[in-house]
Amino acid sequence: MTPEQALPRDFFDRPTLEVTRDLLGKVLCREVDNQVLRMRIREVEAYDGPSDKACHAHRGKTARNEVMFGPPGHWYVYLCYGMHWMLNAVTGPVDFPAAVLLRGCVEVSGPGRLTKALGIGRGEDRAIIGRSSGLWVEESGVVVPEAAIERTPRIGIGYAGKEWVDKPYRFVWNLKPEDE
DNA sequence: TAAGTGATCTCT
DNA sequence: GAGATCACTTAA
Repeated sequence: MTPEQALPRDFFDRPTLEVTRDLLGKVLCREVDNQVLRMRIREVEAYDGPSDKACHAHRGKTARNEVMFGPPGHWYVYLCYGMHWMLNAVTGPVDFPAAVLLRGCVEVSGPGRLTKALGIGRGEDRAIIGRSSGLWVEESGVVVPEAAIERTPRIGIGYAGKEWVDKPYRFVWNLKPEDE
């Protein structure tokens, strides 16, 4: 047996940028009908707190983003553009709204396609990140070297102020061809 | 490059 | 209740 182990809540109970960076190379796991799908996380974005104008929570708590204000280690899933589900992992302490958007994996790129491939939707919103919800993250044993991590501004948030649009909160794991 | 799509938020 | 907006994808 490989050391497959679901990441504990403590993993998400840290500064958002640390969690974001550390999620690269981890394994996103989805269990449906006794089948477990595993995909290596390749692209993530941080949405860090009420002052981050790109974060849904920067205008305060609403019915939709409420889960981000709760404890870490939960999923925040919402529908965007009427057809795409976005998958986020809630980080940080209670009352500090922050999350990491999972934008892509080695096997699937694009946040909307990722959730479609894994059959994620409304049912996973607010669920616990763990085997009990059928959607969790595992340690992979792979260490992503700093040199392989590219940091860029986030995608699709042009409405946020310039200060936030420019923040390099997007992390991409640049795979070598032999890793594919 | 533009349209599709519908929940959600911010006004009336 | 109405209108604008949106952390995207796909087909041209």
